[in-house]
Amino acid sequence: MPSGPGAKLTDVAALARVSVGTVSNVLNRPDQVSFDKRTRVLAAIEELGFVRNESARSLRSGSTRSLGMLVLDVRNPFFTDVALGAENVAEEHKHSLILANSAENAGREQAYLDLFEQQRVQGVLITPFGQVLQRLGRMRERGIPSVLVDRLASTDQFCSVSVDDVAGGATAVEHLVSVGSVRPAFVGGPFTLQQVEDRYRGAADAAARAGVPLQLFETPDLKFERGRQIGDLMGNLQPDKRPDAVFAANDQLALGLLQSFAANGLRVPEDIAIVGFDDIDFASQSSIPLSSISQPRQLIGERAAQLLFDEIDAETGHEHSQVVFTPELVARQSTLRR
Amino acid sequence: MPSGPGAKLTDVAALARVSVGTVSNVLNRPDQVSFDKRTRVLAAIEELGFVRNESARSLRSGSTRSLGMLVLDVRNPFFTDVALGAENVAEEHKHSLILANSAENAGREQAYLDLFEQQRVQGVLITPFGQVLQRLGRMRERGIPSVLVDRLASTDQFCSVSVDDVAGGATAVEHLVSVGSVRPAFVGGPFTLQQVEDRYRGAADAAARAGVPLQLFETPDLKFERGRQIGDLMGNLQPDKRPDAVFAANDQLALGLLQSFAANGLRVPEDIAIVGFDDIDFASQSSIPLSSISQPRQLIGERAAQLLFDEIDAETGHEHSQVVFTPELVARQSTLRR
DNA sequence: CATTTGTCTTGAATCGATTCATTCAAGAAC
DNA sequence: GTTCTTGAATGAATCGATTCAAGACAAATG
Repeated sequence: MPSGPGAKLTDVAALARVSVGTVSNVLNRPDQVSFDKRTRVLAAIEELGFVRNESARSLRSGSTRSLGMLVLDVRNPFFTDVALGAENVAEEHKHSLILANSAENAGREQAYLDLFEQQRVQGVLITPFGQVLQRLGRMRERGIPSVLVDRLASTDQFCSVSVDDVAGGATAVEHLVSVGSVRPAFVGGPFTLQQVEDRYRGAADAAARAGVPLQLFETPDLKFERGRQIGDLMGNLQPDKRPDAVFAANDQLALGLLQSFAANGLRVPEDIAIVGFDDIDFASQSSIPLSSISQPRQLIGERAAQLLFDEIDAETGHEHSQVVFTPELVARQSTLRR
Repeated sequence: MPSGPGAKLTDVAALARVSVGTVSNVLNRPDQVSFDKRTRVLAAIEELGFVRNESARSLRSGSTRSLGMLVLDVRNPFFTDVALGAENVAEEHKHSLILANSAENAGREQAYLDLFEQQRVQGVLITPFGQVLQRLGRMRERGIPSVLVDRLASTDQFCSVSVDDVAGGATAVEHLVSVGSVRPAFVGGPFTLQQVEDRYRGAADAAARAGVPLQLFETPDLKFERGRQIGDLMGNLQPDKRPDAVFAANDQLALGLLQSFAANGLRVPEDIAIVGFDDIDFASQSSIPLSSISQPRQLIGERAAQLLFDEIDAETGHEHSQVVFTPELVARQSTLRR
């Protein structure tokens, strides 16, 4: 029965009657070792239950096999999907992904970046919350590059993968108009969030082009509860003053609206149509399936990780690039009369 | 402008004109260092942008500051909440949590356990998927203890934190009966999942006690789509043969039922009441808020992490314990006529 | 003044795997 | 028979922070 702290590489070497170098080769370059020594070493590893010490490995070799990923909210399905995509790519490169949650808290964000630096991760995928671009720049100089996720890099100092929120906002309102809306509304906020700002701008532009007004209901955040509040507020409006369609800045808000309308006896989409943004799983799983603007979530994570590895592997002359996906409308019952 | 691979501890020592031991003390036992040397060292650290190399630290000290957590599905909000609870406790202990996703795949599960061993994590929180108990036992002998999460340890070899699914199932059916159901049904499967088995058993017992039959609709998995299928199937039954209430083995199924019923013109709860299990956020955010059996998700993660640290810190004589939470009913509109 | 006590400092040894210059063996070429 | 070439194997040096026995120094004690 094995016990105690595990065997080390020298023990394996001793048992297999080879040098430590050979054991290391079996681990890292097995094809450079003759068949019989290789089998002897593998047998010894098996017998001793040897597990290589990653700390020692990366200390000596100077490189870890891990990426750090810092998201705004692990509880948000959008980010877990993005993380999944990134993880798949990391796995292909035999790296592991350390997922951390800044929880929209600048202190935690800094703390996790500290951690990533200490762990000497090979690179960082991040949806920044606080003012971290400078710091990320310094980290790059020290050999830890990063890619911005779900954010367009405003400088050409970084790679980034994002979604064209302006186009998404326009698509949403165009769709509402095309299904007959003449009094559409936008629900969302705060406008300090770039994405809210962009989605609204796209929506406003599209409304202007279509020659319809766009009512604005600003919210302090993007949570479900706000959607319900705004919904209740709309329910109390005169039917002829009430919007006949709503574009919600994200699906959480849209679900809140939907619940409120159901409770207040407003029919969706007959009395009021709704389109959300993100197309989270629950959008399609709502009682009245929710139309939404869909982002290629896993793909975002995959591309981001690919760009990161590109920069990591580039000996020199890596060109930063900005990948911008165009989100797509998924029309469902909340905007389509059956 | 700093650049290149960062400064190391000896550089700091040289710049601050102290020994490496003193720098190490500033980092780890700052109160044992005199004021002026401490400030000199801190200034040097600042100036050089020194970041301690975690690999070297843990190689020498023999201990990492991290836990591994292996869940069945990061996309499931249940697990992210549990992880959040665990992370909070880990943070209190100045440890970081490495979150990994076995995705209900035995191969990935093993691979991540390999990784955790190589990284020499201090302990593992795991919701096992494959046959890993033996391996976990071996890992404990080598100094890496583990706690089972959302699983009752069948032996006293492990600590575990779980939920009393039998009680939960009973509560669900008792509630349905109390709101007037005389033809309740259970939807869920496969019964190879312990939790499905337990929830059904509790439900069946409660039904028997109440003197009502319990119809069974078995599903091959617990996904939304299955719920919708079963819902469509129920919708086609004669009204007098159709269940008047459903207990779904989880919320995803319940949401599927809800959508199907809405599409087929069945009123919830008037024609058919629904209660789910897990009380995920989206249960309360559905158009018709879903009654559900609620598990203290974050608390599960917290307790699990606490038990793990207890075992890690125990020099000797740690007593394994099984924590079992009793889940609670959260009654909402899907079972309560307004 | 000598001695003891306690507080800071010091720096060589150490953790365990990888690296790489060097050695070795065996077959090929001359 | 000698020299080259090639592929395998070797093992001492190394990565960077921590440890801890030993030393330095100042203050307190007798």
